[in-house]
Amino acid sequence: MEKKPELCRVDDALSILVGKWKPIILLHLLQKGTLRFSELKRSLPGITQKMLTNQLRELEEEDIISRKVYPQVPPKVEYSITEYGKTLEPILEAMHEWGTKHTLHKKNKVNSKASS
Amino acid sequence: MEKKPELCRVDDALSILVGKWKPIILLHLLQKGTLRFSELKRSLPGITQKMLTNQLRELEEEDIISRKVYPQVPPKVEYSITEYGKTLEPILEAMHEWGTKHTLHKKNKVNSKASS
DNA sequence: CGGCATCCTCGAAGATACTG
DNA sequence: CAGTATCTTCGAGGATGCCG
Repeated sequence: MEKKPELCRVDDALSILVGKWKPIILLHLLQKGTLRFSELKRSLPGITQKMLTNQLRELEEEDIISRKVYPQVPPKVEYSITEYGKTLEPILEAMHEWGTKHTLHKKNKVNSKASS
Repeated sequence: MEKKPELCRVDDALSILVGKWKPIILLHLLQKGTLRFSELKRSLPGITQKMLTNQLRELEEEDIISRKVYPQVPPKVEYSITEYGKTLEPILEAMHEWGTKHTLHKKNKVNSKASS
């Protein structure tokens, strides 16, 4: 089940953006630049430590974010977007914009049906 | 960029693009304009009828594609991108481009590791 | 030809508890 | 504080068969 290479590169981008929490993690990091694990967790109501760790590890694996450990007690770990990770910003931006319009689009559809 | 994460609509766009076959279906329809069910199926090696039907229905539900049934025997159904659906093209293209670069990025990473 | 109805698999996501 | 280590749930995706 292999698809035309020219066509399916989209899936690579998606595979990186598609974790339940990845987009919002990236948006937070893009906004703030650098965040500690606990700050990130506080910013994401409902996420578990395990999920946050997972998603961060996967993003780190792809060089989207970098992880800096301060060898001290109590532990301190900071996460930040890499230069490479910033290249994803246009996509996130485009999706955000589209998502916003889509919300309106759906609303209009409902309204036009209701008024018929 | 001073967006409130709570208002972030990125997930809406993702929820539409994230089906295992949706992006490639959309790319095919963007290229060809209109395709029959069987043509689409032939273009997607490995997809099952059920999945193709599912993905098409979901895209139709969001007004991304339109479905035209010709009442004849044997049945004929054509799918095409809606004008609205075309607004997704920039995102798909951005992802495709990024995905291509990302493949190179990963390759470089491997090479630099191998040469150390 | 273009579906729909079933059943099943398998991995992502979640809950919970423990630790350096 | 910032993680591992397990166990469980849940649903997307897949295989197969029947139908107008």
